[in-house]
Formats: sequence, C-alpha cells, structure tokens
Amino acid sequence: MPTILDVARRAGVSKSLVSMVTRGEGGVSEEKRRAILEAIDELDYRPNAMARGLVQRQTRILGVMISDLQNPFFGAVISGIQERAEERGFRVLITTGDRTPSVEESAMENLLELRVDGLILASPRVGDEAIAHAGRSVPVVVLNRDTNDDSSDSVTNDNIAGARLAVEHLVSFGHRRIAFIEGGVGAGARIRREGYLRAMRDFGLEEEIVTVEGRHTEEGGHQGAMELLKMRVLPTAVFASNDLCAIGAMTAFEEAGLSIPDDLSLVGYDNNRMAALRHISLTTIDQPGGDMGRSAVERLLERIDGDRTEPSHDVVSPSLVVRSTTGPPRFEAKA
Amino acid sequence: MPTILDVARRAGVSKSLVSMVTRGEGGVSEEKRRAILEAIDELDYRPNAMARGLVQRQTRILGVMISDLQNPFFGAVISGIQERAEERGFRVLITTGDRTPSVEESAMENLLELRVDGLILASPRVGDEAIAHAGRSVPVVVLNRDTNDDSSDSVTNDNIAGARLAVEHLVSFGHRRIAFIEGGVGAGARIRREGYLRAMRDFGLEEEIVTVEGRHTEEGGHQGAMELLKMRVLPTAVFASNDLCAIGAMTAFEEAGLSIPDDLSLVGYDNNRMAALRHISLTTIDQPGGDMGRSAVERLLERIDGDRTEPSHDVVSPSLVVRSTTGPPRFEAKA
DNA sequence: TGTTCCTTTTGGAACGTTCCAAAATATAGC
DNA sequence: GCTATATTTTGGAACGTTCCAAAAGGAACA
Repeated sequence: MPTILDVARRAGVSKSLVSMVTRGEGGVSEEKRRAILEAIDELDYRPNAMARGLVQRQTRILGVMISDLQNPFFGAVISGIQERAEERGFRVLITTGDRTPSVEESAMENLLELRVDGLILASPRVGDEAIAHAGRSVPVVVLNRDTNDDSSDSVTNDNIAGARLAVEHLVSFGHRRIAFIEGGVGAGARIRREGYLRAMRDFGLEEEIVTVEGRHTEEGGHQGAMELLKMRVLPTAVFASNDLCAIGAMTAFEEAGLSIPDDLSLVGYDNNRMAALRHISLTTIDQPGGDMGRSAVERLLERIDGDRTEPSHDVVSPSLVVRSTTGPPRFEAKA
Repeated sequence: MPTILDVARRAGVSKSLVSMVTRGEGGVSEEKRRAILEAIDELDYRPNAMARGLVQRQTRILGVMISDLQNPFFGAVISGIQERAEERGFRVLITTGDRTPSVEESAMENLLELRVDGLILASPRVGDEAIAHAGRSVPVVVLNRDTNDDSSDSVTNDNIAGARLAVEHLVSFGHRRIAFIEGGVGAGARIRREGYLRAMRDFGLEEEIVTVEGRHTEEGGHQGAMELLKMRVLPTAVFASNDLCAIGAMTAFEEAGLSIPDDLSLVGYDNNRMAALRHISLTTIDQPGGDMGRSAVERLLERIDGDRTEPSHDVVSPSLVVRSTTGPPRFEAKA
C-alpha cells in the first residue's frame, strides 16, 4: 500500500507538499499540485487515517453505539446523526451491542480505543459506571436514558410525560384496568415504568396497576402478553414500553382470539415506522428520533469545540399519535 | 490522556512490558503484571488503536457499509456478521450510505482510510468501478449484488431463482397479469428484474409483462403501486422487488379500496421481520440474512488469512414463504 | 547588485504503539 | 562459585502522518 513518501517521490516533491495537498491546504503552486494529484491517482494512494489521527490527536469521527439495530426507531436516529455530523465535517462510525450489556461495553471500548472525538450512546443498557467511565475520556451524549450523574450530556424525550399521555388517552376512553409491559432495565425503560406508575396513581388507579416484563423486543412483548392472558381478570387496555413490544403483544392477543381495539386497547411508544404501517396502525407515543439524533450531535460538538463545559440535559416533548388500536372498553368500567 | 509511557513510569517498568501485558502476551512475572494492571486501572489507561494499528499494519477491524439502515432486513445481516466476527476475534465497524451512491462512496472511503482489514458491502448502490477500486486495496465481499468482475467476492441469494419462485407461485394460482415493482439500480434489484422477466417468458406470459419503479423503499413502493392503479387494466398480482416496497404498495392498494388477496395478490422479497408480522403477513421470498452475514465474514477471513486468492461467489437458495397476501385471481384468467 | 519581502518548499521531530535484538537476571548443573 | 541456559526485561527503530521553523526562490525596488 503506497504511502505519502511514494507519492512524493513519484511527483518529485517533498512529503510535506503532498500532505498539504491531501489536506486541502493552500499555498501550493498549480504545477506541483497537478503533479501530486496525478501521482496520487496513479498510485491509488489513500491517506492513512491512523497516522493522521495519531499526530493530530483528533479523528473527526463521532462514534455511535446503538443498543439494538433491529429496532427501526434507531434508523431514524442514525439518519439524524449522520446528517448533522456531515454538515459539521465529522464522520460517523457505528457499533452495536445486540441489547447485551457486555457486548455494548466492548462496542463502546472499541470506539474509545479508536479515539473517536465524541460518543453517542443510543438507549444503552450498560451500567451507569461504564458510561461515567467513558465520559471521563471523551464527550459523551446519552440518548433516551436519564443519566443521573453529570459525566455526560443527555438527550431524552420526556418519558414521564409520554407515559402519562398514553395512560391519559386510555383513561379518557373509560379504561381503568390498564396493564403495562415493561422494557427491562436500562434505556428509558425504567423511567417509562415510573411514568406509568405515577400516572396510574394520579388518576386514582393505583389498585389497577399490573406490570409484566417485555424486554423491549417483539418476542418479549409476546411473552409479556401471554402472561397477562393467564390472569383471571384481563386488563381492558395495555400500554407497552415500546412499539416492538406492543407489536409482539398485539400478535399474542390476536392469537388468543381477542380483537383489538374491541376487546382490548393497545398503546406503544416510539412511533417507529412499523407502527405507522397501515396494517399495524398502532396508537403510540411519538418521539422524534431524527431530531434527537441531530441534537445529540450538536451537544457533542459544543463539548468538542469547548464551547460548553456544563452538563446539558435536553428533553424533547413526546406526543400522542392516535391510530386504530385504541377505543372504549367493551364493558363499562365498574366506576 | 495517559499513554503507555505513563503507565510504565507509574508501574516502574519499561513500556515494552506494559505492551506485553495489554496484548496478553506471556512471559511477564506475576509481580510486574500486577503492578502494571494496577497502574492501568489507576490511570484509566486505554491503548491507542491508531498507534497500534500503525505499527502492526493491521487493525483486526471489519468494515461494513450498509446501504439502508432503515431496512430491517439488514438488522439480521449485521447480527450474523457481528456474531461470526466476534468468534474470530475481529471487531465490526458500520457505516451507512443512506441509499445514495455518493454518500455510500464516502462511507466506504472512511473505512478504507481507517485501514480496516476487510470490507463488507451490503447491497451497495455505488458503481462497479468504486467496488473494484476498493477491492484493489483490501479484501471486499459484496452482499446481494452480483458483481461481474472478480476484484471482490460475493455472497448473494439466487435472485433469478427467487424471482421465479414468486412468479411461479402466482401462476400456480392462475394469475397471468403479474406486474413487477422494481428496486432501482444496484443491489440485487437488477437481477430480480431479470429473473421476473425470464420467468414471465418461460411461463409464456411475455405479453403480460408490466414493470414500474419502486426504489426499494416503502415510499417508492407506494408510488409504484399508484402508477399501476392508473393503468386501464389492472394486474391481478404484483411482485415487488423487496418487502419494504411490497408493504408500501400494499398500503396504496388498500387505500384505493382493493382487498388483498381477493382483488390482488402481492409477493415481496427478503422476508424481513415486518413481513412476518401477523398484521402484514406478506407472502415473500426468504433470504437468510444472518447466514449471508456469517458467510461474508468467512469469505473475508479466508482472504485476510491468505487461505484463498481465487474469487468466490457464494449463492444461497431463497425459498418461498406463503402467507396471507396471495390467492387465486378474482376472475378466471382468460386462458 | 544588493536588500527586503513574499511565496513556495523542505527536512526533522513528534504522535503512541509494537517489534526485535540484546541486556539483565534467575536457575540449574557440576 | 562458575558456567551454561532459561527467563524476564529493556531501549531503540519503525509505522505514516502532520506540524513547524527554516531554507530556497522570485519579485520589487533602490
């Protein structure tokens, strides 16, 4: 593989001049510039980003760790990240953690060893200490998980408000027995659960609280729904911690012969593209993934440029998207 | 940020010993090893992958360029890649091209400048020459696109056979007027189109051939379907070049008041997780994404290890998955 | 013909590792 | 206690860039 010295030799100039050309720096005579460009082309030269990064002590790369690439919600997030990063002259490198803390941790470590200039963690499931640890060496923005420490910035949607929106919507139809399918630990899951609990209490439905696990996956949602189906008295509505979960639950309920929303209302969270499909048409809480991705990049760049040293915690507002999976309960609530 | 020298100083040893420890090399006394590990911990030292890669002239990183991260099919592909790579001690770094050739090209370039040891291109839309160019500097495996040159390996499903499976299935129901929604240039799209054309001819349906564009996206599929709806005589069946497309088309057809499969049968391609959702239940052609990802890694490692220099072109067999969007045509075919 | 001031070009040091040959130390055998 | 050998440790060179101070050329002017 050719190096900058090969190019210099071929073009009959010093390596420094070649470096100036590849970096797009001015002050190179037209003649030499042309000769260098030609040599680069002939030799198929490509600058070595490692050597460059080593001496510049920065890479202009933003690392993104996505907990679950199978969840289409993150597609939107990445698009937003990519778009804004490109505008600002940064590259984006993605790794994924397969929803497993240990895999996530090594995915983050990879990025850090590469010396990315900033790190975005999308719904990470790793422990707080791992995040804080990363935050000590590089600016970190956590997406959709409320970090309690100030070692990193965060961009979240207001999960408490979102959960409330969901419960409120169901209550407005007259539902009282509203179950919740949880999203496991990490991510915004814990907070959504908290939001559900609070909303239920606020509406005086403390005794109706029922929660089962759903792991933020389709399979998890399916299992959670099965668990609900085993109860002697079924809920009239179910709120799932994310859309994937909700869709898995939907399948389970219909397999059991229930009709949605006639027998049971269902609300998801995320508003991913599956939820919007006409055939799914899931009522859900929208969080603007693309915007959140863009904000994350901006928070990161503020830190990288040294414009800000105070932690920042952006909160975007979720909104209710009513589709076809919610309606009044079949039997009047006992009131 | 601490360097290996800081660690060495703190532990009272030479940098070489520290290096041996971080690389897990043997032959270090227990005493020194412990002291070094402790120093690493105290200083929060993390080896610099760039410096390491520079001298080792390899990174043990596999680069993956995914044309469309929004398409859930690639989630499965990445899982397969990741799994196998990890088994073999390689790391995976992902970039995405947002379905745009120029973005894809720079995403590839990023990875090459980082000197990844191998490159996987998943359904790239860039030109052949860009792929060949990359193939000159590093082993490349192209997924789901038949490369005609031998500068890279490929792993594809048999798109011709898959398309035939789809047409055959529809013909077996008595359909004759079977339209095709194309997937644009690049990817396996061109070949699927070819497969459709060939199958139609083989079944003596040459005059019934109708194709519209669908760009392998939901929106594209929707538009393609709208175009079909404008025709004076509607097809009784539609075969879409991928599931995303098919789902977009499904929406359009139902918005126009058509009932699937009663008024119109629909077949997709990929068998992505959306297609499997009970509510979509799309008849489709399955291609095993996870397996293809795993194979891609294996082909790459053969090249990296120098076990093989001859180009390899794996072809996996697609299979028909019959679900609920296909049935007999409403009116008997004119025969 | 010098002198001054630009513009263009250059070579060496640095970045943080690994590799390797050689040095230092420990162990064994007599 | 000495040699031979095995184990552990070390310092310097290399990897391919960028940065920077300084050198080399050119143009303008007296």
